[in-house]
Amino acid sequence: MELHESLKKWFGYSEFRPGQREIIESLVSGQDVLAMLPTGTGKSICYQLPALLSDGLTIVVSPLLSLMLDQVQELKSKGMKQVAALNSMISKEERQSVLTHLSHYRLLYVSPEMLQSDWVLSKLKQINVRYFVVDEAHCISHWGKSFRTDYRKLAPIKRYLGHPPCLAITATATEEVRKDIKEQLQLQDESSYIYSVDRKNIALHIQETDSKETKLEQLLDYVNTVKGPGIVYFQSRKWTESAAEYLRSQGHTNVSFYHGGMVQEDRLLIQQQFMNGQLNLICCTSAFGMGLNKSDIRYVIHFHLPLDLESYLQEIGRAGRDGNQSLAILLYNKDDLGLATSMIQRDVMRSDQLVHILTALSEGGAFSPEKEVSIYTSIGVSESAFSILRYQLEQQQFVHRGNWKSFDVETVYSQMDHMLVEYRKVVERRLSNVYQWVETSQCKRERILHYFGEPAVEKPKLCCSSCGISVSDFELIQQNEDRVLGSVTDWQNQLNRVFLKEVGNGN
DNA sequence: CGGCTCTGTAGTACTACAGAGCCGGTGCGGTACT
Repeated sequence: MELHESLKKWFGYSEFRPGQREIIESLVSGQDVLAMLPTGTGKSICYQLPALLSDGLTIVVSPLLSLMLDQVQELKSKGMKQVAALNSMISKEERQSVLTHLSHYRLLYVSPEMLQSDWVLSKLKQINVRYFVVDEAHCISHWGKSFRTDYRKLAPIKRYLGHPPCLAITATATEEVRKDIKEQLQLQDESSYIYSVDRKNIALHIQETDSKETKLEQLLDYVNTVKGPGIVYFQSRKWTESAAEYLRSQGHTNVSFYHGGMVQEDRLLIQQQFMNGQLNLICCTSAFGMGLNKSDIRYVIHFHLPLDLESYLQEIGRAGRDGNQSLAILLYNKDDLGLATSMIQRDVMRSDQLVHILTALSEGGAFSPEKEVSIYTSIGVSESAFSILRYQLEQQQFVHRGNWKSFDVETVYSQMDHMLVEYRKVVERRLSNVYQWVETSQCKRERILHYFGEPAVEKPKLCCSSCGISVSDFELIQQNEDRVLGSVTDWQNQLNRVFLKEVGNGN
């Protein structure tokens, strides 16, 4: 069978993992596909293989520059040369070269923003676009609705490129998000392959603490007793730095921090060191982890309350991809809700701010990006909050690129205010779901699966704090696994250090 | 919510401290061209 042979030839696997074959076959037959596969089950093969077997170009919309870089490097290392990424990391000359030789490529990774360029689109229009893929498709719904609205402008592009078969693929999407993805991409008669988000080898532990200090002590305690590698998520950049410093002062030398405020080189370095085992623990914000291809992460700790359950599941899903027992710990303190609430509220502007901005824009004319920025920053509106509004105004044809039509403030105000009220309700509901989940005495696994529209499942032995697990159970299992796997793990770690390469198969 | 910075004022006449107010997270591209 051709697919099998190609799988072996290009990726070195003799068997498909669950879901891969079905997804590939549907896509190759020309259907649109919506796929949800758990993290670490080889999602990228689902489009890389069809792309390599096709006679045209596959466009892959990818959320991060580093992710594109990784994937291109990985494919090139496997001998696939017809692969490129088109983004701001490459020079203007390189970009030009890629665009003038598009027909030489099988796979082109792009950001949604890059697809807004007329130049890029006109070049893509001239060639045969075989498949249109949106990787990490939940971004359409999450980031697309706030600070990256270009994620919600993909359907017209797909149409412009002649409606190539479309694959939207993600690891975590509720029914509501999946519906949104379908609408946004205007998928037609699509095949859906939805697999459970349940990860049985990750035990869910939630622990309430009474203060910031005890939380920090608790964190140290876990880091001391549970064997890593591990990730600790925080809600602020400052916290990642001070916690890393604290842990280092307590004798954990191979700890570092990671957040979006760091320069790209440092971010790549830290990630690389974590991959290679030179770092054992990363204190980070939500900037860390997407596309992280490391199979032996043993625990993920949340030091602050996550803002929604999808993000939470994404983040804990980075643990245990090797199938070994892993642990997700959420340290929670009543004060955290205040921080979380304020963070989501800052994404939504107040009515007086809305009036101010609409008034400033209502005369119409050409506004430079700098001018727009100065309008909203002068009254303390975040970029994210502004982009939500701008997107709506764009949808209603009040603005195209930087050119604004004049409009009546009062009329537009009532529409936009209504829209913002609805948006606020949505984000508040998402946070309230997190809170209810944290507080419930019911099985955490069952409840989070319910949130994702999945029925109750057979519980693993180490299920969750409601079902009665303790971290000492986890330690015991770790020790037993070490006894069995000890020599293998050491040997793998040695190899990793020598080849600076992760052993294992991620996505 | 909590932590930081800014501002104002008392008294030490330039430092000290209180209270108000603000901010916290996720990322692309950037720019003209073709």
